[in-house]
Amino acid sequence: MTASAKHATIFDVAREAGVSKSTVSNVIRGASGVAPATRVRVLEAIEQLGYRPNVLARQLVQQRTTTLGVVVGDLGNPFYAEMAKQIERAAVSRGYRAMFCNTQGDEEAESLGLESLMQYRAAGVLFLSHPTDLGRARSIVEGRAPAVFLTCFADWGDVVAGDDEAGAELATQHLVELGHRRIAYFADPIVEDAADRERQAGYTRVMQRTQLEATVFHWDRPPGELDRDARDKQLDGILRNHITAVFSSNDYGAIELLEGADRLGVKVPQDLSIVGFDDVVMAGLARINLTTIRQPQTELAGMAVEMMAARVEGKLEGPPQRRTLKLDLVVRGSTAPPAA
Amino acid sequence: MTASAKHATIFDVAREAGVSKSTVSNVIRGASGVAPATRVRVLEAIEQLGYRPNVLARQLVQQRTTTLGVVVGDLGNPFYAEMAKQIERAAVSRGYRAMFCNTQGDEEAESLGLESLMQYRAAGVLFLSHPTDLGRARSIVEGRAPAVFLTCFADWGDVVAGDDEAGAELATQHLVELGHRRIAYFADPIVEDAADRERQAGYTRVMQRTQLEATVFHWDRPPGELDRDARDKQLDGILRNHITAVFSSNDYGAIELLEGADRLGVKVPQDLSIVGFDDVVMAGLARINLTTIRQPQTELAGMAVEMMAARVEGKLEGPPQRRTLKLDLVVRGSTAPPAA
DNA sequence: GGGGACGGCTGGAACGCTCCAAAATAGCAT
DNA sequence: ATGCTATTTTGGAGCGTTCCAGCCGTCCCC
Repeated sequence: MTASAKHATIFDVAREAGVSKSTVSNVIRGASGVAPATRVRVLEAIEQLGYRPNVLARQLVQQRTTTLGVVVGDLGNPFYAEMAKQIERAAVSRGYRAMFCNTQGDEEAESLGLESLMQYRAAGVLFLSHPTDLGRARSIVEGRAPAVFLTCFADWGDVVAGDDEAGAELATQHLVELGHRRIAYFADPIVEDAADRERQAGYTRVMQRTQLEATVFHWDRPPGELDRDARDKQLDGILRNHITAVFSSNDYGAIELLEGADRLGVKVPQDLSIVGFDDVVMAGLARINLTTIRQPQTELAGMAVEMMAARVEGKLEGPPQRRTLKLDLVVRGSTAPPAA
Repeated sequence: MTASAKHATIFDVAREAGVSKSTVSNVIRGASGVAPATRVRVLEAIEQLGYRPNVLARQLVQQRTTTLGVVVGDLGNPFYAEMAKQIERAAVSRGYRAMFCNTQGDEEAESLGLESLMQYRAAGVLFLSHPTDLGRARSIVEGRAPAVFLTCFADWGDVVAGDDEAGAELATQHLVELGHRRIAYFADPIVEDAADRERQAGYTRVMQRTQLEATVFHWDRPPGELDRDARDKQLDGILRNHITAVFSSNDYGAIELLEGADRLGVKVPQDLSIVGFDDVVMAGLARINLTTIRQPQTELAGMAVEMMAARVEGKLEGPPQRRTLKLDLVVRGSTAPPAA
């Protein structure tokens, strides 16, 4: 037996039902003006032959696809995984299909993936992570398919994101209200793009407003790897700086800090308060219990797909739009007033 | 400006380069028998026009696609997310593209997704989670595309999986060697399929071999939701049963047990040892530190895609094959000898 | 100088569908 | 019956490719 039997075509159905291919087409497209009796006959033939319309042929002649390209840096990262899932669900419920490209932060993989999406004539491209090579991405996509940036930013496409700056203000304000004065911002390299800038801006603004000294740490490690020694050394530096609270640009950085603190015997939150960003599932585990800023992933994904669909279907035209969602603070156990 | 400009076709390139469409086709397909000078001219025209071959048209005429359908229960679950990522990478590196269908354990979504994959003429279907409705899945896929079951099982397609039974034996043996006698098996409903059966079988075998009494708990909760009270009650029952060690069918169940234990004031591993299965990222966090059985995700995914490719390309024929990978025990901090 | 052989290039026929214009049929009042 | 309209049905062109058979020149050898 051959692995894949020959598929029945519209002609096979037509012959079986004793009508022309056009009538079959009319039936499967749900076009009006097909006599009820004929429709039934065609439907029976379809059932009988196990016929399934060939999407490729249809899309070829219609000159448009329902494929949504999704570019993501790391599908294995639970935050993006959840996002991807929500995107897939939203896409399917709108009659689209998602096609994911995992780039692993590699420029080559990114270009190849985008190139491939264009060859598939993707109806649009949704960036779930900031493109590694924005310019190249632009040259490949722009003019061919609308782009939507979700949780990241570029000026040549629509943007859907949480209000990172306001969220960061919330986080910093929370620490200030607890009585902390020496508060550091910790930039985790996983998020090195616009989101980080905005979060840092929110932090800085609150620090200025409250006349506190801003301290920013950048964590230089190759993406994907984590260097315990380097981190512990940095954490050590933070503590020697009399820092009593850290706001990390994302939950992963925060959790790594937490682990480092455990190792150094630093008590969280007694000796050090930590706030993350994103509210990944892990952050909610009782043993992690991280105070953080929640990203409404379902809403974000839904909105991004909605915008994409609107662009594709021509319901939304004109210059790039920006849509921002409010973020909330989730207070858990990693923050407390500083030790006296 | 329109969102997507008209794409150049092979004819546009032909005109620009002053050759026939066939020659252009020969160039892009890398066919032999094109004069070097001509090839250069065509390549220039392609560059000039920003031409990109239309995959849809190509696949239509070639009567085969390079699309690999992947059916997954919950893309948001980090274990599956990691698996999905590895599959995507393996697929791309072999010249295929993955198309994911998230079913959320819903029969309707599953059928629709498979139906859609067939309409896209997917070259093959890879099941990453056990189909909710195996029979229906079979009737949709079989005969149309080869199926590979990854980390799950069915008799009408190839299977690639870890050696669950041996892994479970390893886990149980580990507990026995630590001196535990009252060891329970805990079936988390996320995995309710063949994998669970094999893991349970491995557990049972070791218990019989060592002449210990097997105790199996089934956790009845609606998929996706978790009912703290019910779990805590069950955990309470476990403890009242003088159980000193639990082997959970997967890490998520194990972590939830861990949290329940924390809440009930039960010390892990002093009062209760816990072993999981899968070695998800979370399990390795210092604060979770779960002893578990590692699944070699990269190898599993690579092997599954390899088998799929072999089937699609006709290099592998005949009855379904089964390929099994060895699993390793990862000893962390959630297991210890029982209290005296 | 005639006849292959061969490299390089080309036109045409698919592939399976949509959609339009036109044909066929049915319905109905005169 | 007859004409006229409304409803159904149909053939054909086209979507952008691939791939095959064949065409055209050149070159070489006898």
